Amino acid sequence: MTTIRELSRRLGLSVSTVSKALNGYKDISPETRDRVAAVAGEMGYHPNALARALKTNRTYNLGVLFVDDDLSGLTHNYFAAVLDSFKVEAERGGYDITFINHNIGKSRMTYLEHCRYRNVDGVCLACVDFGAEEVVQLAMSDIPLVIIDHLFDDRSCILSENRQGMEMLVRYIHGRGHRRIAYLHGHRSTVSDQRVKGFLETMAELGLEVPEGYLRPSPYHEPAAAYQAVKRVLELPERPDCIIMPDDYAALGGIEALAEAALRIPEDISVAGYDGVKLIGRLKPQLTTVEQDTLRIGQEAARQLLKLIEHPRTARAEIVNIACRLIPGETVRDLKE
Amino acid sequence: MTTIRELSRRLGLSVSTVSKALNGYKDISPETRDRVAAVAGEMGYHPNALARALKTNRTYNLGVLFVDDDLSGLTHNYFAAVLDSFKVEAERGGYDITFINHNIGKSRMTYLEHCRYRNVDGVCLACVDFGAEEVVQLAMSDIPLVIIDHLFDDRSCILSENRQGMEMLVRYIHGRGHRRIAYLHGHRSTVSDQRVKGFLETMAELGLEVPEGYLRPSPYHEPAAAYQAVKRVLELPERPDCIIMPDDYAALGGIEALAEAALRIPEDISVAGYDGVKLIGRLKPQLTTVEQDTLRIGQEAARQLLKLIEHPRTARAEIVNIACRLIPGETVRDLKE
DNA sequence: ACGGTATACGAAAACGATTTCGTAATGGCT
DNA sequence: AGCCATTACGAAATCGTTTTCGTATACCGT
Repeated sequence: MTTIRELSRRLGLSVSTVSKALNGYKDISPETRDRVAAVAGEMGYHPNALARALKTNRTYNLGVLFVDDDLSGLTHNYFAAVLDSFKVEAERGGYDITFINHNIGKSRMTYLEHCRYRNVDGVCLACVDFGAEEVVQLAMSDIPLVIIDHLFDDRSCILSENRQGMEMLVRYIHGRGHRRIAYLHGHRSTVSDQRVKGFLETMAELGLEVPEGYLRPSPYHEPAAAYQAVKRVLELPERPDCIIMPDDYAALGGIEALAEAALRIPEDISVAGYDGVKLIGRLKPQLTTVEQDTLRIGQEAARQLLKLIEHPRTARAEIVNIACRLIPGETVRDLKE
Repeated sequence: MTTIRELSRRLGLSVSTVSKALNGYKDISPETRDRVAAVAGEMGYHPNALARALKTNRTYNLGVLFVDDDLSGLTHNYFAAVLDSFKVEAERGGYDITFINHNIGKSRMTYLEHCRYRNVDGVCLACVDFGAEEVVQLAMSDIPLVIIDHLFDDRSCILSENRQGMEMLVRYIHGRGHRRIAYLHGHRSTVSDQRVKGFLETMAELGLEVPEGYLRPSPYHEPAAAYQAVKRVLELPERPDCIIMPDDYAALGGIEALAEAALRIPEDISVAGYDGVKLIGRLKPQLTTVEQDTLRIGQEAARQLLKLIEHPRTARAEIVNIACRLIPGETVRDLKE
């Protein structure tokens, strides 16, 4: 590693002068500035991030925290897509990203402690459980922060329009002639609350009833649970003619249960998912679902966060809503034909 | 942030003594050691990672580099699963992970420069294109390194047994009575080479011919390409009775082409994938495929890397083979029935 | 009583940068 | 000629640690 000292020696200048030349201070003559730049490039000099960060309190590192359980966050399609987009935008701004955890190897620490320990410039909280004390502690700290899919006082939040998405979906299903619509909502969270709200309100607006047992919980991303839940729903006195699954992935389990009951989709019963997972969109029959704009969610999260970091005086917390899109698919039958 | 200096003041000890007490030096009396530990805990003190790293040259940070193209690495199922496992094991050892890139925001740098800039303790190269000069430069550097799915001189490598996996698959297909087997192999890489080798050798051992056009490239993870490739294969004078797709995901495109040709799976034609993507395993009919042990691959990669980092004298580069597993599924018909 | 060891601690120099402040040289103005 | 700005640079402190080396104290044996 070539250090700034070697560079200064080679140039016959002091360390301070070289540093200032590199950082665009204006009390350096244009000639030396150029000379420094030239030799620096030639020697492949890059300032040591650690030393610089120690002095400036800027690491150009962002912390990312997601899914509280250790149940494979990266293999979760929605989160992976959001993270990927977030990463691209962060890197564009010169930031690297690091995962926040409570390191088990050395001394265990809270999320907040980990952030301080690593001196991250900002944090992105995605898909995390705000029931956890540690998460709230972090969210209330003085670290620049952006939150995805959850509202928190005085914090920038990126919200996928879950209420509207669900409304769109229900109206679409209703428009195709369905009246008995069941909804397996995921475990409690801001996201679920919004979707359930959208479901109930829209059903009411449309003058549709939601019979006992038509609204039932079934955790996200768990096909096995959806499988069981669908079994239960099928035992109801009056079978729904359409079931909305917690998400696309869980839908696979639900669909399995329907197949076992010898119900054809969509001839005998209709089905819808949520998320718009690319892979599942390729299946036959193509799943009716609501696609979340993961690209914009991640991108907007990064932009908001960088804004907070780089303009701490002027930037204010902001709430950004990201629209979603209905994908009609083929699993909701048109009953009016 | 409470620093070691505040801690020392509070204790009435010198900074050096506190540091030594915390780091287990043995020229500190047991009583002060305990006292320091107590107050440190009480004040929530954690040493600043930057300052420590600057002095010790150990950041407890690992670099991860993957997929050279910016085509969404995290949304690639196989890689995401491997990374997830790598991350868990690394964190267990007290390491955080950071993605390596060539930052576009600030000055563009090579992968190697980025690693030096961030002072990572080690690097994991996963699923990268060794045709790229920068990657080779990094692989030849003096940084502790582990490589997944590629062989490189004097480097620790974790290899999924692609040759054997393909052999298993071909033998299974052959065992079910198939003779005309086509293989759409992914773009050139160590992985492809091994699989193609396994395919050709096994076909030869079984005394099976590989007619013109039966072995054809179609990039990984691209259903659209597989769709086209299958169309081509179907135009051949003699249609294969089984097609092995580049991977599970690409298989979806291939299957679509077969559906369009009104070919039923597996009644009219058989199909196999590769990878064992969880999500796809839930489809009907269940795809016949070879599951790669992503858990062990990531875990072993982390272990090897930590070994190299923590025992630089004694540890040697090692090659670890990870077995894979055939998943029979339902898409390869038994012709002997 | 005296030299020699342990024992337990502290002073100070790093690590590699940034940044404040001081200052030599230059030039312009009266 | 003398004064004042301005320009261009350097010395040194600093960020928060670790680590080497010194040293005061106590203890021990003779």
